[in-house]
Amino acid sequence: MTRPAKASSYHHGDLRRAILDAGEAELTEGGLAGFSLRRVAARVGVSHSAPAHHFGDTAGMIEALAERGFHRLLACMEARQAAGLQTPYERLLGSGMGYLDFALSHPGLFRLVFGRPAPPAPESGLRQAADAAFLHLAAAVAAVQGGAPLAHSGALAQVLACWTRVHGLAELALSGYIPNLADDPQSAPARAARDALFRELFEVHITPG
Amino acid sequence: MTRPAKASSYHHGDLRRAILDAGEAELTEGGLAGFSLRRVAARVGVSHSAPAHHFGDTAGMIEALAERGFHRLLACMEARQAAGLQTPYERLLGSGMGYLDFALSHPGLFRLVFGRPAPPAPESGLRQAADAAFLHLAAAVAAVQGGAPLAHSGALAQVLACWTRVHGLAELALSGYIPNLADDPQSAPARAARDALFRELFEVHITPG
DNA sequence: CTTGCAATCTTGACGCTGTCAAGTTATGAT
DNA sequence: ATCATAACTTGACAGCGTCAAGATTGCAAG
Repeated sequence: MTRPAKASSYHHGDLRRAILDAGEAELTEGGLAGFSLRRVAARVGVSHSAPAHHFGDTAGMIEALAERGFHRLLACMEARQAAGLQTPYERLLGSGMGYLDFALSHPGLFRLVFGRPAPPAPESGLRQAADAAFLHLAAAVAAVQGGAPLAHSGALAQVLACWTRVHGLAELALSGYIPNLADDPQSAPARAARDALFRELFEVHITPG
Repeated sequence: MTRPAKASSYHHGDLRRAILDAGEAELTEGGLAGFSLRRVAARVGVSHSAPAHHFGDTAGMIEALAERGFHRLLACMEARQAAGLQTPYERLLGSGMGYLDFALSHPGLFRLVFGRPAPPAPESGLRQAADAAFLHLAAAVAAVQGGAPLAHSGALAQVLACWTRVHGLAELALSGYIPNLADDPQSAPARAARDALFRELFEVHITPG
């Protein structure tokens, strides 16, 4: 049980969380390329090796940030799914729009989360966070089909189809390949345009003839 | 007119190309995260600042590698499209499979290419290489629909739908989120499994009811 | 042939980075 | 009150990108 917010010079009290907050801010400002443990430490106002003390090394801190990222992703999907209309299909689309919200409003964190190998350790917090996000999507797809999540073999393909579509759109939008989709991502009209394009691309069926 | 392959210690002769080759190899082995100009130089056997002399700085070298990447991507798509069956739809699927071939067999280069902002300068070689790859895809989609590339407004949506689907699958496969799709990507059975999954995900239509 | 110029590549230095070992300070249980 | 332990700092080291300056070579003009 760590006491929060002690004010003494030593024993910050909630330094781990403060460092993660600073790391997320650094990620937002400079992206993963220019990420530096020392700048994170300087932003919090602690010594240059305080981050390594809490996370082991750079990889450890990146992993902790990735776990946060999965939680934020899930929160974005749930928020938009709840705000969606009442049909399961509209709720599935809402989850996809939440996925896009997360990607466009936290580009650095999104790239950090998905630019690294999928978490393998079954009991790790990172893995659990990733699984929770995946299961959210699987449940949304299953609801459209009126069954339990991943009931039959074809169900996995349906989930993967949804996931790859929204993920591909998110990645290409982040890099600027989809015109006017990465500008001012928080604004209401930008979000509306994003939603409309996602719905259109999600439903398009390329006919073999 | 640069003379190729002079053997003197100074004036390597084709050092720019040699450095790019080494950079691509470093990318394959260590990914973009651990990329280092000094290791590239050491691999070629030249001084530590020779790369910067040719490319200005790290960003310049990354950009040159990205241009190479777009060319390789286009080559992969063309190779598989040509090997496809004769219907336009099968040729479109072939391009997508070539896209996946490139991503899975050059993970570092693929991530480098699409993990950076889309090239804005219209006359740059990088931009031209990117446009060529995009136009290849647009033409393949147009062929399915029996028209000229990007003839009507809905055509762009169709191209984006294809692009986001194959790109999302590539990204998620690279990170290991799609089971058994990133292992031994060069082997024939792996490629067959990849092709089958891509075809399935590409064609799946999520029904709103 | 040789002279001078420009391109090519090297050398050395600077500050910034991650990591590690050792030291300092506060916490909480005994 | 004491003391083990956790939290954090300090100092050092090698590797990194970048820049200025120097060394070497090819090439064209005279």
